[in-house]
Amino acid sequence: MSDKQDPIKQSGYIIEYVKRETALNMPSNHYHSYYEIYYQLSGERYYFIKDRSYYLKKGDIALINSYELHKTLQAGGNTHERILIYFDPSYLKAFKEAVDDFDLFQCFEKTTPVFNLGPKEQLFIEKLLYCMLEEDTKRSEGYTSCIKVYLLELLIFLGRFSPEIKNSYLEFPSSLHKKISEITSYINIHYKEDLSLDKVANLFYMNSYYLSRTFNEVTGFHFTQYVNTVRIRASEELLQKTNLSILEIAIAVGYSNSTHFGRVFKQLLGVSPLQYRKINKF
DNA sequence: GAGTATAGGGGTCCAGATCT
DNA sequence: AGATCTGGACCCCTATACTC
Repeated sequence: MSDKQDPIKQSGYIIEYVKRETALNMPSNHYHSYYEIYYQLSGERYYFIKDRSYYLKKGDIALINSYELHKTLQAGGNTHERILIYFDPSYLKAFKEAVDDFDLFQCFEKTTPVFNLGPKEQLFIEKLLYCMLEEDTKRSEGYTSCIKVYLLELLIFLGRFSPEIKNSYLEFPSSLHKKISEITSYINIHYKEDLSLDKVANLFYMNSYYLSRTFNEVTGFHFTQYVNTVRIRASEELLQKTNLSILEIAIAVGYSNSTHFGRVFKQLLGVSPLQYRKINKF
């Protein structure tokens, strides 16, 4: 997605109310450079984040760090409502420089990215979110500053609140979720090695067909899709921060040749590795 | 929960084109 | 000239429907 087409690059943020499975005006990537705040208003969803899935119900909030792998999945009934905020790390730059006694983004670094808010906190958060939605819809004079102030208040609240997280979210919905989580953790560590479905299935004493199916059910990703996404995310960093050749980077992230690496890269990000490097090199 | 069959897609290799 | 990208061909792996 080019900057001209990317609404977050243009305005610095997106806030949207979503009911059921309406099409989202959001990045299609399963990771992005933006921070994401996901608040569940009603219904239930599974949210796969980094290496495990979380069960979200009313009053739950998920905080997605930049470049964190994530995907929502259906859980139970179809109807659900949520409010989503995406914002670029530079969006609150002026505030971040002015606020010297508090790390505004600390809520994205907690042990668990999901936690439940009590009734009092839910009221507070929902009021803030609806104010932001209203400002974004009406777009009266000064609305951008207003939204920034609301977001600032939200981040400080979440930063203060998160240390009191209950560990109920560290429990797995089922033993299968636990096993798939172990497998995704393994992939996150060993993505540089040769990773086939069979090899991983054998390693975790599972039938490969069964793993293929359950992996998709739990994570929302197909096995190879997940491995490729982890690898391409790693390659982005190498393209930005090193002078390694495309072939060296392909090998470094687990591909045996640059042809296949280039294809997967373009499939996921829309540009070739070299073009990406030109645009994003630090 | 687990196994089987199979169509389709992914991965690999190579050659030629294009870019730097 | 070397690095990178693209396209084609082929083989095998993966996803999935079906079944027990």
